[in-house]
Amino acid sequence: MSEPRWLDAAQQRDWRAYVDGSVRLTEMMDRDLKTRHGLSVSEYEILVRLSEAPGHRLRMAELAENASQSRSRLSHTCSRLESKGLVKRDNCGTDKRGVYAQLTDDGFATLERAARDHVEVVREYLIDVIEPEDLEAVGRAFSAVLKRLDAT
Amino acid sequence: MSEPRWLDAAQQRDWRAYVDGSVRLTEMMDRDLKTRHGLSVSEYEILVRLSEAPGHRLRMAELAENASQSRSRLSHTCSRLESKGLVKRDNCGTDKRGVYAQLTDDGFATLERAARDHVEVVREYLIDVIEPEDLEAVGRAFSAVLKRLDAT
DNA sequence: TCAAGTTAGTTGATGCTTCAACTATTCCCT
DNA sequence: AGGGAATAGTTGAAGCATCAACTAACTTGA
Repeated sequence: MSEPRWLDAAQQRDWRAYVDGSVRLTEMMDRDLKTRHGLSVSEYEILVRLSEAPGHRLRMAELAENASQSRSRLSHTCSRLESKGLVKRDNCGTDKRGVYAQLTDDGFATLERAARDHVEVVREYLIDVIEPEDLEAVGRAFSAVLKRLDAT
Repeated sequence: MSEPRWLDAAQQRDWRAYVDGSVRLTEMMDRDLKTRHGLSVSEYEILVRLSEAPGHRLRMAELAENASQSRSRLSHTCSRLESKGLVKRDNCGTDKRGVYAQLTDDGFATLERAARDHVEVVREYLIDVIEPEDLEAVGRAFSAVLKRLDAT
C-alpha cells in the first residue's frame, strides 16, 4: 500500500468548487425544468438527442449512448415519456430485436418550449457569469475527462 | 415572448462536454466508492465534512449546508450512516431542537480508507488528464456559478 | 446447420432523492 | 408574558436510478 498522493490546496479548492457548483447547478436546473415543463433533466436530454436525429428517431441503444444513460434507465424513462405522449416506440424492420424511439409532434413542441427556458438558465447561471476563456477551458477539461473515461 | 438567445457552436460544444463529462465522471465515482467501500458519493461527502469539523461533529443544518444537501436528504442519509455505525447522533444541549451528527471511530477509519482510493480516482480521471491552468479555470468558473446561485 | 455466444431491450426489486406535511422548540414583538 | 412567526429536524409517500435477471433475436464458426 503506497502513500496516497494528496491534492495540493489549490487543486483541492478547484475540485471542490467544481463538485459543489456542479451539484447545485444540476439541482437547480432539474427543479426549474420540472416545475416549468414537467420534465426531469434526463427526460430533457433524451428529447434533445431525439430532436437532433434524422427523422427525430433513434434506436434505443444509440439513444442511450448519446444521452449517457444505461439502457435500463432509458427504458424506464422512455416508458414515462411515452405515457406522457412525448415519445413513441416503433419496431425496427431490419432487426426484430430493435426498437426505435420516435419524438412525437407534442414531444417536439414541448422540447422547443423547454429549450427556450433552459438555454436562458444555462446563460444566466453559467455562460454569463464566467469568462469566455474559462468556458473554453471547461470544455477542454471535460472533453479530456470523457476521453479518459472512454479509454476503459 | 422574446427570441431565445441561443448558444453559439463553441459554447454549445463546451457546455455539452461539461454536462456529459460531469454526469459520467460522477457515475463512475459513485460506482467505485460503492463497490470498494460501500459508500455513495453523498454519504462520502457527509463523512468528509464531518471529518473536517472540530470534534468531528456538526449540527445537522450546518452539515446539510456544507454538503449541499437538503435537510430531508441529510436526515435519511444520516440514518443510513448511523445504521452502518459510521455516524451517531447526539442531542444539542443549548437548543433542544438541535442534533449533532458525530463521526464514529469506525466512520473515520472508513473515510480514511475511502479517501485514499477516491483521491486516486480524482487524479486519474480529472487532475492528471487536464492542463493545470484548465483546472484553475474550472475552479474559477464553478466558484462564479456558486456565487451566482447564492445570489438568490 | 445448429449450438454457443453476443447483442437489443425490458422488467421488477431495491435503494436513494424529493416533496410536502408534521412536531417541537425558539425567537421576536408588543 | 404570550401569541405568531420562524427554525431544527424527522417522517412517509411517490418518483427515479441502479442492478441483476430475463426473453428474444442475431451472429459466428465448426
